[in-house]
Amino acid sequence: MLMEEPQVGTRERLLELSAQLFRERGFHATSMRDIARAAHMQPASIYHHFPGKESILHELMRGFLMELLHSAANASDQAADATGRLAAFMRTHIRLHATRAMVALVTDSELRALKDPARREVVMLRDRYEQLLQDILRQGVQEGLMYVPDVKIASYQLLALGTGVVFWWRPDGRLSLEEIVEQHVGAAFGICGVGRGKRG
Amino acid sequence: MLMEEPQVGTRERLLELSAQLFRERGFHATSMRDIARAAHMQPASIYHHFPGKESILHELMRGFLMELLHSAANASDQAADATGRLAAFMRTHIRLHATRAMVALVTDSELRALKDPARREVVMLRDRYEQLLQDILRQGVQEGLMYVPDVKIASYQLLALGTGVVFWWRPDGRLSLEEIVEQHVGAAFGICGVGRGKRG
DNA sequence: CAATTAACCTAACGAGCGTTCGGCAGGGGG
DNA sequence: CCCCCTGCCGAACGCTCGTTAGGTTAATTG
Repeated sequence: MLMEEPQVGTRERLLELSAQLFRERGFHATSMRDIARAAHMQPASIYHHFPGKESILHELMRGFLMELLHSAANASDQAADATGRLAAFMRTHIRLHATRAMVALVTDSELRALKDPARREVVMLRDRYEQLLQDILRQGVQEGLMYVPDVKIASYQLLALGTGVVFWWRPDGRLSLEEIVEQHVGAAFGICGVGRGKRG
Repeated sequence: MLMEEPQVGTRERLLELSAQLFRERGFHATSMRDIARAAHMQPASIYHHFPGKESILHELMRGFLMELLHSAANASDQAADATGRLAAFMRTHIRLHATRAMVALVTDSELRALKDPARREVVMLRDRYEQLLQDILRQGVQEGLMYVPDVKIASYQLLALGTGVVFWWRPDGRLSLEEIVEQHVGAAFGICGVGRGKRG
C-alpha cells in the first residue's frame, strides 16, 4: 500500500484515448488493438485496467453524465428565478459538451452499444438530467416567465439544441466558446418564450 | 425486356430492412448475415443487389438526402416571405424525419462509416441542404423579419432542433405528428426571433 | 427449342475481432 | 533475502466478419 500516485494514471489515459477513438470511428469500429496501439501497449495489457471493451464505454458515459448532473445541479441552484436557472443549465451543458466533446459525443451516440445492466444505469442517469431541466421549465411556466406548449417536448428541443454543439464546434473556430454559449442561451430563451408575455 | 415489375422489389426491401437494423444496432454492429436473415435469404444473395455492405449505407443516405433536398426546395418555393419559407422548411424536415425515422437516424449518425468517394458525395448533399436553410435565414434577416446573431450558427441550431425528433418520436405517442411539427415551427420562430422586432 | 439471364443457393476463404493464458520484470514490505 | 503484487508482454483461442467462387433453378428471349 501507500504508493505515490503516478502523474497521470494509465487508466485515465486509456479512457481519454478510447473516447477519442470512439468519437472518430464509433465504438464498434474501434478495436482493442486500436486502443492499445494509441496507448503504446499490448491489447492484453488493457485488461489489467478494465474487464472488457464495453466497460470502457460504460465508464466514459457514467463519468460524463455524473459530471453533467453535478454541474447542472450546482449551477441552477445559484440562480434566482427560472430564467436564470435555465440560462445556467444551458451554459454548463454547452460548456461541458464543448470542452469535453470527445466523451460528450460518445455518450450521446453510443448508447445502443451498451448491454443491459450498464445500459439501464446510463439511461437512468440521463433521465435524471432531463428531469432537472423539466423542473426548471415547469417552474418557469408556473411563474409566468416562460411560455411552452409542452414541457417534455421543450426539454427535448433544448437538449437537442445544446447537444448539437459537439457536432460542429472546434476550439479554433470563428467564434469563441462564450459567444456560442450566449447565442444558445438566447435561442433557449426564444424556444421558451422568455420575455414574450403569457400570450405569444 | 418488358418484365412486369414485382410488387415490391427485393432491392427496396433490402434497403428498408437494412435501415431498420442499422438504426437499432448501428452500421458496424449489423452484419450481412443479420440483413440476410431478416430478408430470408443467404448472405451471398445480397451481393446480387449491392456490391457490398457499405454501398447499402451509401444508397440509404443518398436517397434520403435527395428526398430531403427535393421536399425542402419545393416547400419553400411556395411560401410568400422568409418566415413562411422557414416554416415550410421545418415542416418538411420534421415530417420526413418522423415518417422515415429509420433512414433519417442512420443518415444523421453513420457518416463516419462511409469511406471517401461515397462520404464526400453525402457531405456535399448535406451541405447543399444546409445552404438552403441559410439562404432562408439571410433573406429573413435582410427583410427584417428575423433576428439572429449569426446565420450559420442559427442554421445549426435549427437543424439540431428538427433532427432531434427522430430520437424520441413514436407514431403512437402522446401527441400527433402535426402537433409536434407545429411546436417545432414555433420553436424555430423563437430561435430566429420572428415577431420580436429588430431589437430583442 | 436453345440460349441467356436474373436470382438465389452452398461452401468456403482470409482477416480481424474480443478475450484469455502463462510468464516476466521490478520494487516495496515482512 | 524472499515474496508477492502490479503492470505489462507474447502468443494463442474460438469466433464472426465481409466477401467470393461456383453451381442450380426458373423464367425470358430470339
